[in-house]
Amino acid sequence: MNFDRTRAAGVLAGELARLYGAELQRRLAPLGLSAAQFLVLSELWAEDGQTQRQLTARLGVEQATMANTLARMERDRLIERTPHPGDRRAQIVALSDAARALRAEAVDAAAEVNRSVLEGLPAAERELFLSMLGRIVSAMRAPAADPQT
Amino acid sequence: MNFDRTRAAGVLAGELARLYGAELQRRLAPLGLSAAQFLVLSELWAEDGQTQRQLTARLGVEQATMANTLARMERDRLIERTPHPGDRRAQIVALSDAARALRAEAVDAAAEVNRSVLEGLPAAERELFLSMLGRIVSAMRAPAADPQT
DNA sequence: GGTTGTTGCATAGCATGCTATGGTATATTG
DNA sequence: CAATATACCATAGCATGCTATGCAACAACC
Repeated sequence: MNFDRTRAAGVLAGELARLYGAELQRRLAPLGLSAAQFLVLSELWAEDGQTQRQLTARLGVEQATMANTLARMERDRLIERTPHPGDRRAQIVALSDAARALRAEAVDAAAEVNRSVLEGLPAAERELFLSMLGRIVSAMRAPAADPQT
Repeated sequence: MNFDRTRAAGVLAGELARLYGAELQRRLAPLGLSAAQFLVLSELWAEDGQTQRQLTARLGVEQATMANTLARMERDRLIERTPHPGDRRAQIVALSDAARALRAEAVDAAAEVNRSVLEGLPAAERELFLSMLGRIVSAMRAPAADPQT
């Protein structure tokens, strides 16, 4: 009849996400980046010039969330938007020079935060943990888990 | 130089937290509860009549966050606040009758969502996963992980 | 007993997530 | 080709998290 937060995977994940987000924010702040902005940039660093639609799909957030994040990034001069040739509904999202210049430092900072998260586990368990987390997320993303599985 | 989201523990945790929150929200909505409200209620079901300070400490969110959540819960008639006897700064947060009545159903719904999260893993790995997640969260909560550990 | 520090709570302002809605542009189809 | 359906994006409104501030009440100390 009770609910044990310390054994609820989702609650623990939420807490991990908050702690991780705070730490990432702290490390990225000197670069003028937030955590969500960093994730968008990491996509654009891999492939510059995507549409909002593509970014939305790849990062797995809702379209409206991405629209707002991109608006803030444009305000902060991290991206530039130009008309899409061949589809007047769409726009091309491109890195600004400033954003391109931040790449190495930002990726280093994020990598370090990720390392520090995993330091909570013995080295031998880290791969397994990432694998489990990945499998759980994939399973949840897929078919909304029918109760009998 | 790249950043692989699929191997970043914090990003995956964030995604799990979002998926979990959405599912919990979906299951609790018919009861008129949100996910954050449910967590506060789960504390009060265990021990009714706590102060905001106590709830803040036990759920691990900031004081301002709790103040806002409690304000919404009072608006929604889930809690009632009465003056603290012996400390005129503080208030006692108590369950409303409506909130007391929701207990069994809400706890069932949350337990089911938690089960469904773990169904992404073979049964044999579930305990280990919870243990790892718990250890990582504890480690991050503690001393902000010095880089040499 | 007054000054100073601490504690409990509220509020303002922001970021990031969501759903719902609407406008414009493109595609499909009878 | 006109009508309808889809697709791309923006905006409004909300919840939940945060930091920074401020006020009132309590505690400690000289």
